[in-house]
Order: sequence, then structure tokens, then C-alpha cells
Amino acid sequence: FFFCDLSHLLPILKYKSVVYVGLWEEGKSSDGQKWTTLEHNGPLFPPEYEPLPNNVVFYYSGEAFKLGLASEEIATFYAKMLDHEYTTKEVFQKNFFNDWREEMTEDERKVIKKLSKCNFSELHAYFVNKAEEKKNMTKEEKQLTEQYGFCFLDGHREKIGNFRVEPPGLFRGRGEHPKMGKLKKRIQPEDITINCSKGSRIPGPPQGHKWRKVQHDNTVTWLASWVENIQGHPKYIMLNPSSKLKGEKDWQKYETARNLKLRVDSIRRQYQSDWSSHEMRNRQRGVALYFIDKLALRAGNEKEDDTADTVGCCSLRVEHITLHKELDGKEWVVEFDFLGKDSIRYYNKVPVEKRVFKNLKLFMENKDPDDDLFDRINTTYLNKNLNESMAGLTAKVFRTFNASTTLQDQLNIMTKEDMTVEEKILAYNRANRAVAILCNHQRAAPKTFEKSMQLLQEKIKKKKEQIELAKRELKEAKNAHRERPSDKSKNLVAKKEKVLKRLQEQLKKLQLQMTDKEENKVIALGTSKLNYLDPRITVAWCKKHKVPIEKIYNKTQRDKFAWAIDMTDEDFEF
DNA sequence: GCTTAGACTTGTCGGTAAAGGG
DNA sequence: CCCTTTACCGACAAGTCTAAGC
Repeated sequence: FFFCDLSHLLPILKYKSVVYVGLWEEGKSSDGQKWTTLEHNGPLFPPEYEPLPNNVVFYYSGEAFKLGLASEEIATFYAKMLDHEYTTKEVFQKNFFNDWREEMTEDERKVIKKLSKCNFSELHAYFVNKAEEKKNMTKEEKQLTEQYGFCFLDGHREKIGNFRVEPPGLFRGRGEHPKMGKLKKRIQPEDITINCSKGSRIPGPPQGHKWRKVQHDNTVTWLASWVENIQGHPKYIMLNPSSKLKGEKDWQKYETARNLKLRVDSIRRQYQSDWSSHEMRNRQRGVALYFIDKLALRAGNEKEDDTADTVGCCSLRVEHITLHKELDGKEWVVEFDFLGKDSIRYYNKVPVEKRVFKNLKLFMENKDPDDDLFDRINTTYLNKNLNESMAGLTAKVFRTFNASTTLQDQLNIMTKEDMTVEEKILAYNRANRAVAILCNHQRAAPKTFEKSMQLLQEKIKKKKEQIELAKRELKEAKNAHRERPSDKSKNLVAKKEKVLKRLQEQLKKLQLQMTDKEENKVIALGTSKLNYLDPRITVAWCKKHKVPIEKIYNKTQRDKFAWAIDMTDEDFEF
């Protein structure tokens, strides 16, 4: 319980895979120190606004109208988005127009009173063309990345994740966001706080400007921050996932999840017994935890107003579930239908224990549809409780734990030694997919899905025809060889056999590809791969089954998981 | 205790570079 | 070799969770 800096333990893990009971209490060196020295060049600002050429004209009520620089820039934000469906939304238009008018001069405001009378089409066309010519400025870009993309943390040169200040534009948000279309203002150096170490070279603000503040706080990991004007939330410049700082944190996250594995049986027994508690609060806690564990629901914090209406477990409302005593031949079914993070729909019909079902019925009694299902608890209470069961345990650890466990189990079930590498990769993707489904990681079906599916179909058909042809030719060659054996005819048979075999392999590969594609239509694998699956499971599996790690992790992923690739041997168990 | 601020992780999307097929 | 398709990567929004403040 007294390990503070965990970094020195990383090398030990190279030699032994051990669950380090007691280490989960994350880099909480009692003072919360995250680094000793930090030096960087500050954030990179977006380019200044470039005024429109005179031949690109904005019209109001059909008349040319010359906008001032400030309002012209905002007009270009809207003009650039004209292709998007959301510019047709009433909320978007209203928010944009309000904010735009606020930035106008008195004279502009007198004229421009209705968005419907604004004609941005020339501006729109201008930017469509401009996008074409914007191609190769790679050399300057590279130099900027070199200059601003790296920092020194405790003497190591580390990649920065997002070193650019976010450019101004119109806020979109996800789902039905009440603030969509609002103006996201340009950030000035005067808005930015710089964080670096005391003796380090302080980055120079742009010519004629000053930083809002320069501080030396080594209890946080960010290099620069500002407050965005839409929700008033802070934004940070932080390190890339490949950095040591982020890597160690990631490792700790998975160690906590592994630690849950050791305790989960007793925790499950506990929340099951809570279903019969005489206290309503405990019952709600027990059922909520059950959902979080079984269905991998998110915790569900309370949200601010002025955001999209989305929920997680604790914020579920009565209207989000329907109880079916019997459904599709199953007893005690709960039907979930709600919008979760990023307004992604969660829809699921789940048979539950009778006791859970009865409890839910109780929780819903005498409530309106928009009342909270779990009215006696919230995430703070839940997490406080979890922390008493196990140090470091919070609601989201269940997601990590269940995701990683599922991957490992599925890999064990589906991988067979006689598989080709391609088949093993498909097996991996399927295991990955099982996790993505559990975590409800969805994506919109790719726009070109049907088309590319058809294309594959045709390819398979062609390949089959080729195989038929090859078979016939092989037969002929064999006959010829039987009738008049010679070296030449023998070689021909061998050659034809080889061709057929190759074609059959190609066909198999295509069919695998198709299966994979179909099953992946609306499932996003990336999020779970990056955030929920202990990379050591994957590394061990690759080693054990002789699958090159490059087939599973691309370059970015290999960089992020360098610690795991480094330390894991094939015996690792989550 | 409860609320709010702050810091950090998780999430989807869209543009662009790179790969692949005709 | 060119064009299309796919994979990758950055952008930035939206969550979780802790702790500061009252």
C-alpha cells in the first residue's frame, strides 16, 4: 500500500506476470506530484482570418452587402457548413444568427435582420474551390510539428497530443444539442494559461501578446489550458498516449480492473443480497450495480441543462425501460431504450432475475415517465460504496473488467491451432466485436457499404468461375499425362494443381473478408481496442499464436501500447 | 453534506494519406 | 499508373470522477 511511484515496477513486469495486489492506488504519491520538470513551446495558434477577395460577395435581400472583418469571418463559418444537414435545423440557425448579430456593428445589425434573407452561396462556392488547392504545404507543417509537437517531461522528449489551439467556428455538439450553431470564439494568448516547471524556459507568447497566466503546478499533467465559451469548460493541451505518463496511467487502469477480477465474486454476491434489503436505497444500489456489471452501462452522472438529453445507469428514467413478464418466450424481460453518451441509442431486451424484475416494478410505482428510476442514489454514492469494497473501484472499472475478460474468454474459445493467420485475425476481430457489442460501440454504416459489399460478391463469383476453369484444365492435363506421360506433361499437371490451389486460397480469403465486413457493418471496434481491452491480452495472444502484432495494432496503437508489447510474454493472463 | 470546478478518459466523425485493384 | 477504396489520425465533444469550496 505504500508504493507511490509505480514506474520503477514496470521493468519487473517484464519478467513476471503477476497481479500486483495493492498497487491499484494509482500514482497517488500522497502529494499528487505528476512530474519534476516540464518544458515546452506553448500551443500553436490557428492562422489569422484572411478576408474574402472583393469578387466574393455576400447578399442580403438580393443586394450585395459588404460585411466588416469580424462579421464576415463568422459568415464564412456558416457558409462553409452549407452542405451539412444541420444548418437546416431550426435550433442551429437560431443560435448562429443570434451570436452572429451580437458580433455585428450597429450598422450591420440594422440591415441584417433575417437569416432567410442571407445569401452565402458565393462564399460557399469560394471555399469549396479553395479546399481543392489546399494540398501540399507539408514542409512548413512538418516544421511546426517539430517545433510545437513535442515537449520535455522529466528530461524525456515526449509527443504532445493536441498542440493546436482549437480554431474558431460554429459549435455542433452531438445529437439534439440545444447549443448547436453557437459561435465558438477565437482564443487569444490572453486567454491561455501556461503550465511548466519553475526553472524551465517559458514559451514566448505571439508578437504583441501576453499569456493570461504562467503557472508551475506539477500536480497536473497539462501544458496549457483555456476556457471555451460554449459551456464554459476548460480545454487542455496534454501529452500523446504514447508518453510514459499516459502509459503508466493506462497500465494502472488495467491493474485495477484485474484486481476487480479477484473481488468480483464477492461483490456480486453482495449486490445480489442487496436486492432483498429492507432499505429501498440499498435495493436501488444493488440493481443499478447489476446493470453496470451485466450490461456494461456507464455510471450516469447528472448533467447540466443546456446539453443533449442523454443518460447512463444512475440517470435512467422510468420512460427508458419497459417491463415484460414474458417476451419472446423468456420470463422477466427488461426492455431498454435510451440515448447514451454521444446520443447513441441503447436498445436491448434482457431477461433478468425475478427479484430484479420485482424491484424495478417497485421503483417505478407511482412515478411519472420522466422521473428518475433510481431516485435514491447517484454516481457519487455508488462510487463511494464501491470504493469501500475495493480500493480504486468505481463504476467504470466494471466496463474495463468485463470488456477485457470477454476478449480473453472469446479468444480462448475461438482460436484453434490449425487456423491460418487470416482465420486467426478474423477470430480476433470477432472477439473484439463481442466486446464492442457489449459496450454498445456503434457507428453509422459506412456510406459505401452496400456498394463495396456488392463488389466483393462479384469478386467471389468471378473467383469461383476461375476455379471451375482451373479444375477443368487440371483434369485435361491429368488425362493428357495419363495417355502420353512425359516430363512436360507431368510438369503441366503440377503447374495446374498449383494454380488451382492458389485460386482456392484466394477465394477463402475473400469469403473471410466478406464475413468480417458484414458482421462489422454498424459496429465500431476502435474504441474498445483503444480504451477497454488490456493490450497485454492481445500481445500474449499474438505471441502464443504466431500472429504478427502489426496485423492487430497499427503504428499509433503500437506506440500507445509500447509498454505492453515490451513487458508481456505469451503466458500473460488478465 | 451538497454543489461546482477541474482534470482526465472515452467517444464519434470526417478529412487525408496510403493501399489496392483494374 | 491512375483511380477508387480503405485505414488512419486528428479534432474536439462528452463522458467519469475527485476534490475544492461553501
